[in-house]
This record gives sequence, C-alpha cells and structure tokens, in this order.
Amino acid sequence: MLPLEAWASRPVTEVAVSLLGSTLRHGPVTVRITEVEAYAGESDPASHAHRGPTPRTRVMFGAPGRLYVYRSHGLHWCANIVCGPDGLASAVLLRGADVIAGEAEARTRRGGVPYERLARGPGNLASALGLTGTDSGALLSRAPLGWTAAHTPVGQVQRGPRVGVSGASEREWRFWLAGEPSVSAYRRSARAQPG
DNA sequence: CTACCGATATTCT
DNA sequence: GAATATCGGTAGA
Repeated sequence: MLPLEAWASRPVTEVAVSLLGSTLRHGPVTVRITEVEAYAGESDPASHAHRGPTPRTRVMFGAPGRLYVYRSHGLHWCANIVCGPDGLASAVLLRGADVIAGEAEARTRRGGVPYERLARGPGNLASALGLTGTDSGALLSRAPLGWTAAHTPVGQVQRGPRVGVSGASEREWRFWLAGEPSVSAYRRSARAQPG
C-alpha cells in the first residue's frame, strides 16, 4: 500500500503494483483493481507521452492523482491514473478489476455478461465505471471519484510484458493478481515482433 | 482457442 | 489528407 502523497517519489512500477487490490469509485460503482500496466512518460516509447505533451496527453504531464482517459480504436474508453512526479508524465493503465459495489449500475452499461467480465479489459473497466473523455483530468480525491489504498497481496503479484504495445516489449510492466478471473487475457500486439 | 474488423479522436505529413 | 491506435465482440475452428 502506498498513499497518494507518496506516488511522486516512487518508481511508476512500484506505484502500479501498489494499486493492485486498491479500490476506485465513480458514482455508485466501486471496483477493486486486479490488473495494471505501467507507462513511464516521455522516455517510454510505448507511452502516449513519448512525443511530448499534446492537448490529449497534457494531463499526464501534471501532478499525480488525476485520471487520464482516452479513446481507443475509435470505440472504447481506457482509463489511466497519473502518478507523477510533475513533469515526468508517468501513468498506470487500469486493465482489470472486480465490481464490488454498484453491480446493477455497471450492468446497465455492460449488459448480462458473466460477473468476472464486467470490468475485464481496459475498455470494459472504463465502461463499467462509466468513465469517458469528459472525466480525463478529474481528481481521484474529489466526488464523484474516490480512491482508497489497500494492502497489496504482494505474494500474489505476477508480471509480464505489456499488452498491445508495439515497442519496448522487453519491459515486463504489466502486473496482475494471480488467480483473479477479472484479469484480461494476454494479446500480443499485431505489430509486435514475433517470438 | 484464433482471426477478423468496426468506427473515430488524435496526431503526423 | 492519411495513418495510427494501451481494444472487444463475434464468428469459426
């Protein structure tokens, strides 16, 4: 567990691991995070921040504790948590979670899928929480959002290469909790080098 | 399990 | 103007 105030002074990978098991609320829906990926700012070729600040990515270059939400493939919204420190543009992509409150509200957006698929995958997670582009830049500490640190079950943390990135695949910066059904299936990027 | 492909904001040329 | 993308549902094997 790592309090929000400590995020700026820790490596983004450590913050990412500490987010596993913590909870995020948006309105009536609360989820417990089971899978994340770390993105290390401008120096990380897989990060949206790699080419410097743009109107879309500006929020990542600011202080930690805000959401960065972007549209993926023209169809889905995906949510990141900005980790800081200020200027470095580090962020953690939320890839999988369990819905622990507000399941009925989540189902109005996700339909009658099995429970473990309500928030499995970054697009589905943002959908279950009802996050869209208008939530990009919103403070985690301010309603309707809420974030609660929890003790990370360190012995259950596993790691592997990030999903869907075409570069920097040697960085095993995807972290998840072993045995959680809400962890998404691994899909290699269509452009990743075979092997 | 794998393969396909939708539909669009954002960025680059 | 064109290329790209931190993906997911569905069809088919």
